[in-house]
Amino acid sequence: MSSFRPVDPKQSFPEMEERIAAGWKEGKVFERSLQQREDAEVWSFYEGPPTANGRPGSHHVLSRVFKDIYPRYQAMRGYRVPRKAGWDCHGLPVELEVEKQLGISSKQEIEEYGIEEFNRLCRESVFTYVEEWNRLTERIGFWIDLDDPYVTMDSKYIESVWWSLKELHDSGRLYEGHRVSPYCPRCGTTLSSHEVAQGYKDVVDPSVYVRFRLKDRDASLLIWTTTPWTLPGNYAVAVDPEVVYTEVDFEGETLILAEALVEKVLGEGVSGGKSFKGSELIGQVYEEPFPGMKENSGKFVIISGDFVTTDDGTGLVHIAPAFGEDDYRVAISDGLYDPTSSGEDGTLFNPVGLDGRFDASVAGFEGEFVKDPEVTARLIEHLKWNGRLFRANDYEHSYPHCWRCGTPLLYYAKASWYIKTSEARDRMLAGNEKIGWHPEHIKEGRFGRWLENNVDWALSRDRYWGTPLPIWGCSEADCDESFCAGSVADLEAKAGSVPEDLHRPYIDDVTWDCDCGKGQMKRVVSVIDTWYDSGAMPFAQFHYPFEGKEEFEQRFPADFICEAIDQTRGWFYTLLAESTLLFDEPSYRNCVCLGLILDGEGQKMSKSKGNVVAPWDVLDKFGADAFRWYLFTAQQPWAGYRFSLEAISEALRSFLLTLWNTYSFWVLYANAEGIDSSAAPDPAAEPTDLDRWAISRLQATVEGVSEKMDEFDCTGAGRLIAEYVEELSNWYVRLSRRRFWEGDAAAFATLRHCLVEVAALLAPFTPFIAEEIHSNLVGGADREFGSLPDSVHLRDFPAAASALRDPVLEAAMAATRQTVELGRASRAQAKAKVRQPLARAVVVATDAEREAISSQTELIKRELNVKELEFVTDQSDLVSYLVKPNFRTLGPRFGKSMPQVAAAVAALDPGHVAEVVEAGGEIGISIDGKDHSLTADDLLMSMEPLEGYQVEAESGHAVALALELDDDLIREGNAREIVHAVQNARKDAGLEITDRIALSLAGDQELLDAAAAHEGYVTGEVLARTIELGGDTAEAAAPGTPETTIDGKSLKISVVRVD
RNA sequence: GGGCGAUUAGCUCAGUUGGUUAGAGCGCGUCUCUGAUAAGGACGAGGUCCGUGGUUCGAAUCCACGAUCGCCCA
Repeated sequence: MSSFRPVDPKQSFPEMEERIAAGWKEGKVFERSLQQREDAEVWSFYEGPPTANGRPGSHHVLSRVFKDIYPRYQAMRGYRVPRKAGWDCHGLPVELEVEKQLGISSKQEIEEYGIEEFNRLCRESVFTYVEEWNRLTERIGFWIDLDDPYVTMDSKYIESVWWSLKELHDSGRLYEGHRVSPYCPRCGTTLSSHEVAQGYKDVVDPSVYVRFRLKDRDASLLIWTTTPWTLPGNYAVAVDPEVVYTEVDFEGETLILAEALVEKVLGEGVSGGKSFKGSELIGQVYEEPFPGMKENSGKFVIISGDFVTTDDGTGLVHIAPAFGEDDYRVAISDGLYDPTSSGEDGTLFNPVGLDGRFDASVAGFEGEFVKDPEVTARLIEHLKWNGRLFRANDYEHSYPHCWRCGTPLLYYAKASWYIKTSEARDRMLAGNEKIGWHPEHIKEGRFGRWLENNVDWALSRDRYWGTPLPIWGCSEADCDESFCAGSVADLEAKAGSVPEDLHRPYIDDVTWDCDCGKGQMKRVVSVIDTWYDSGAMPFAQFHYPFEGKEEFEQRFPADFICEAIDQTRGWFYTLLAESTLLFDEPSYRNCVCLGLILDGEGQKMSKSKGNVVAPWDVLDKFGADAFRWYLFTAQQPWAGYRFSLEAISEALRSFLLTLWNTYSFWVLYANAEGIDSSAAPDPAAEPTDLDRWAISRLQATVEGVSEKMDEFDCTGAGRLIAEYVEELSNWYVRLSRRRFWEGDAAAFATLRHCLVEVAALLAPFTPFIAEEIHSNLVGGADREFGSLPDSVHLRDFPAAASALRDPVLEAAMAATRQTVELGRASRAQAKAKVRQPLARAVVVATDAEREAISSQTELIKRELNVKELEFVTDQSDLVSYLVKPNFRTLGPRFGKSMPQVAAAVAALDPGHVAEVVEAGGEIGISIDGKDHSLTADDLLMSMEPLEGYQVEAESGHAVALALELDDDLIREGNAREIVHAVQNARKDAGLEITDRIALSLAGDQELLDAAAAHEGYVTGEVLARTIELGGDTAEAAAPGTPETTIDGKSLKISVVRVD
């Protein structure tokens, strides 16, 4: 015989959770949960790797608990769900952190400091906070294998990445081109958009209008630019084919520009001449715009550009592919330049060196810095001498500068390696169709749109801390020899030995003599975009294809991934792009997107605003379950959160505490009753309707929760559980309290079963409290689980037993609840206390409801404290009928005639309709001279109480109370008041609920008479062994006993504990 | 500038394929119940469902335009 661990109603959840987490660790529960499913089908989860060089915040808790709940659920459903952790190690953010630490800020300084040492610091920095990450992960109950994570900087991981790059390289899908980006010629660095945003300054630049003379006739294109230094790099002029252009005769020459801009450029009153669409200009050629070039790109043709506007300029845009992103893109799409070609078109003409100075091709300007104001003046002078300059002004605008050194940035094409993702666009779109997005609109919306506009992936980065691009080329300019390493062995075969650490600078030392006999094979210095690393995790985490083939195949594609919504263009994309290119299939089947965590005012959390809610504050104060429950159920996760400590506290109060109290109630009485934790339920225990109702509602809840969880809707699922717990606590337990005091075996068995199943439903949501409840209710104080699992996380998810569903009973109980609510409202209106019994309640309900309600007569009588329950029949004086059309059924049938139908129904005699409908008959109405018949479904019948009764009514259903009292009722009411007062006295005396007492009452004779009349009731309720009434006994037994009053009558109560 | 999403009570959120009286919780006020409960119950105050137009017999729901906020990109 063993009991249950007593439950502290004031339990500290954080404390309990830490104890349970320790128990899991000691009992290897996570490991065992995996082992017991070893032979089961895999349900695959991919962990998107975080970087541990910063402290984890509340948004990390969000993603980590969502990454936890679905794998836990599927594991309980019987799948094997391996959960391998991962860490993202490379990238600019890591480098910037180290730069900050060293107090340096440029590539030059990094190289002076030494790449070897710099990268060593990066390697360390990556795991600065890994301990805190691991601690948090365990504390929030995120079950993932932290002992064997994949680490993107490991040589094995890098080798897998190399393998994939070689696959792409060998099929021509990895190619070298250029990338136009903001570039600081002094620091020799490309700047990220974040850095660019920091460096905008208002400056004065020239605003230059230049003539581009047409070759075949005497007219000039008028071009506007604020960067005359880019003119030597001109390839073409872009127009909008739909915009109207015009030829203007102006001061003796013919100029071509957009008609809409004539007055703005040439002055008011000037009007255009012959007008035509831009498409007519396309294909025409013009003379070299910057005369005197020693060599040039030699195209000078008019092309179409989708970025041309008539907001400013002339509607004709000078195209220098080396100096503008749009320019570069349009040059490729128009065939002026083909980065994948080895012919003449394959070379991008760029007359400016990496130092920002003109090269020898620009005669007279060689070695000059392009943004030098003096040089600019000379450029303009040069254009003027050659008759090209139309006008030059000053132009004040905001222009980006290097945030470190203040040098104006150049948009500049640098050699860069690309992956030809555009070729796979249609296949990626097809793959996207197969992905289950949550929310759904991501598929066609944000992600789909992004895929449709796919451009080739610029892969290389001229940085230090990253996976090195495994491409070697000959140092001899004339030699085309190149080599892509697909493995360490490949490279060893070429170079002899390869360092263990594949990072820079060691890998840069791997060289060998080229077969051409003249040059040396050297690595292209770039590293790759760190996003490629994480996108490679489906295969690289297993060192595929060198090892882990079986694991890779079993787990590819993932059934589930989950990250914040900003990953649509990050990880969600790189995963899809890489798996489509390499395996022709998307690498995930379902994706849950998470929104942002904002503060309580809807502001973004940031350190500078000081509104950050640190996860540990929440965990220490309210616990992990409360945090998890809030995140799962507050709202759909992609909507974002307005997050505050108050919000968590409410989740705790309204849900976890309700559950806890129900559980603590059960344990309290089970122990008082001496229930044996290891004994089977008493088969003789006869369940009541209420028991069967609780079990039936449990099945409905289980069914609903499983459905929602299968659809990745834990918010909906959690709300169903909350609703059930509320019903259990505030309906089942409240109405069943007496049965627990009396040791009713069916009640104990029912509530125990419901709580254990709720714990199982909650296991994926709130794993700690679920474990606590399950372990005590199943295992008892001795933790003897018999043949059952010793952890809720080792059992199967509940399955709904449809045989235990009773929809009729559920409907009856719903009607009963409503009846009770109406009755209580009625009492409140009449100011008739519930303790005062009343002779009867009269329920107004239609026949169907009446049947349901009358099945629960006893329950309602007890709840409303009335002696009789009566139903009002038709023709009663108490109610009138109401009949309304059912728009749902009639709308589709009558359409436009609905207003007439509604009028016809309103004109019916409700009493008559009720009679006919109850008899199963039909009602005829006439619309536009045609007869139609309406059935019971088409009409909504209800009853309404007539004036003059103390009734409460809601949606055609009402309860009236008989308020007149006779002496019996008054005595009984007084007896209940006395019980209430004695219970308070017991409480004040600090007695345990099971203590027996000797009771003495003295005071008002009427009260004493009531106690005498109901002596059995009074002594039973307050556990009195003896009772003495009258005289001064109360005073004598307990001198100084305070006097209480009931309805103005005084009463003295003495309670004395007896054994 | 482009794409995507959001806007419902003081606050946080529900609201089914369009169906006629738009709900819940918290908070507030009044009352009440209580030997499981930091709880429960009743009543009340609180809503131009962001705005304008349209479709429809009927719109919080569908469409168009606009406003505000957010995210991503330029």
